[in-house]
Amino acid sequence: MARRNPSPPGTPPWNQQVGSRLMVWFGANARPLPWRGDYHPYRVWVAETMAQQTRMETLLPYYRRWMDRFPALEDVAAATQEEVLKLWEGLGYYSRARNLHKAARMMVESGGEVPDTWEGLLALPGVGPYTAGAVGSTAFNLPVPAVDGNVGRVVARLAALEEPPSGKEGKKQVAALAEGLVKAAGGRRGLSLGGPRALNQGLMELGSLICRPVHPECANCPLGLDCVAYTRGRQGDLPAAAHQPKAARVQGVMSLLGNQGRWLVRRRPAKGVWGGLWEFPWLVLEPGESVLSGYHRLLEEMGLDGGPAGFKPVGGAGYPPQNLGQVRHGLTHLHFTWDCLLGRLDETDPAVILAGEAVDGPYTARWATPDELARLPLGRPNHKALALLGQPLDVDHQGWSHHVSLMNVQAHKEPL
DNA sequence: GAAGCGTGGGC
DNA sequence: TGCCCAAGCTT
Repeated sequence: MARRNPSPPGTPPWNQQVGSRLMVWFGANARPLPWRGDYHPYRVWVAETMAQQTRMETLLPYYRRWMDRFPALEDVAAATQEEVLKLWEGLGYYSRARNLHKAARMMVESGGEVPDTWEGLLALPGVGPYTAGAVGSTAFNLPVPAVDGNVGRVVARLAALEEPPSGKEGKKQVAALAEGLVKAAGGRRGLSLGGPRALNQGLMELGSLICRPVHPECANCPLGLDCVAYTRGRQGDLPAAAHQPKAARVQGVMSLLGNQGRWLVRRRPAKGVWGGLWEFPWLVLEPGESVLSGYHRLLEEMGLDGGPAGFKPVGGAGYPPQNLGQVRHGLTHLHFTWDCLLGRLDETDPAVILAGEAVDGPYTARWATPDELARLPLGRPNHKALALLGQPLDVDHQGWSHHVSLMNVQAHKEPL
């Protein structure tokens, strides 16, 4: 009868046995991901960056589009940030795209290659300990650990760690165990089974397919008899969960402002939420402030309510905008609800660019025709707002495209 | 060290 | 609906 692994977790025999079983399992069960095969460093680096805090199924279409447009490092470096962000549109955590772009330019400046050392990788913007380990081991077979959420969970169960792997102490214990495993896989015996590349990906693949956060499939796990949590029947309550604060509620007003067939959009600052993306102007309501008051405060803040730019609402400041309805959008720590108002502005040539300090060019706001709007990178809430207009919006390989003029659409809700 | 940073799927 | 959380990094 099979028995539990007699060697304690972390010891050399345990590292050898667990590593071997893991790599054999990975060889037979690895999903055919696009960068598996040649494991080209550029492709692995892009994939690992997209994979940060993101499910594999979510990123796959983005990855294919990216490689279609940017087959090599030089193609990314030569692109504008706006085009990079457009390809990233909808994937979230946009600093990843900004850093990818920046790092591509750095690499092209310094020889045109992805660094093949852990230190060299770690020096790139957007590359932290996990990504340096993942690219180092996956692309170059370096014996370095790559601890992500999957690995933390798998190792915490294997060794029945009581500390949450996200905490300080747990992180240390997980890192030590992961390092022992990958170093053993870097030896002669491990390399014959795939080495660090197979070991690290195997840990993650196992966490993703078998050792899932809830309902782990322990009966089919190649490490069942190595797993202390399983042999103690504790796979359901390990690893310990870390507490998450509740998302705060934010109430805002968003303005869809039209003028002579164009929409007013502004570019967000280079850093922070939706950094570098474009958006319909909005603000957060003050406590007790009405939607309509917030709308006029927004116009005033942008100098539109008869202000310096010369724009004012059609019919005057008292003319009611039309209520399109609400857009709700949750972030991890914030939950937005916007009332979306459709307004018309008049009396000035829409070619005028609104004043403001430049972030990445000579503007902070501009007018965009529907075609131009479709080429600008926008965050999710803006697409939800556009959907309120009742447009048939299709997604093609470039993102959103608009088949009819948005400006011709009549709002169908009641005026405020 | 903690908070900020997106989005979508599952339950 | 609301809540959890996913191949993390930066400040």
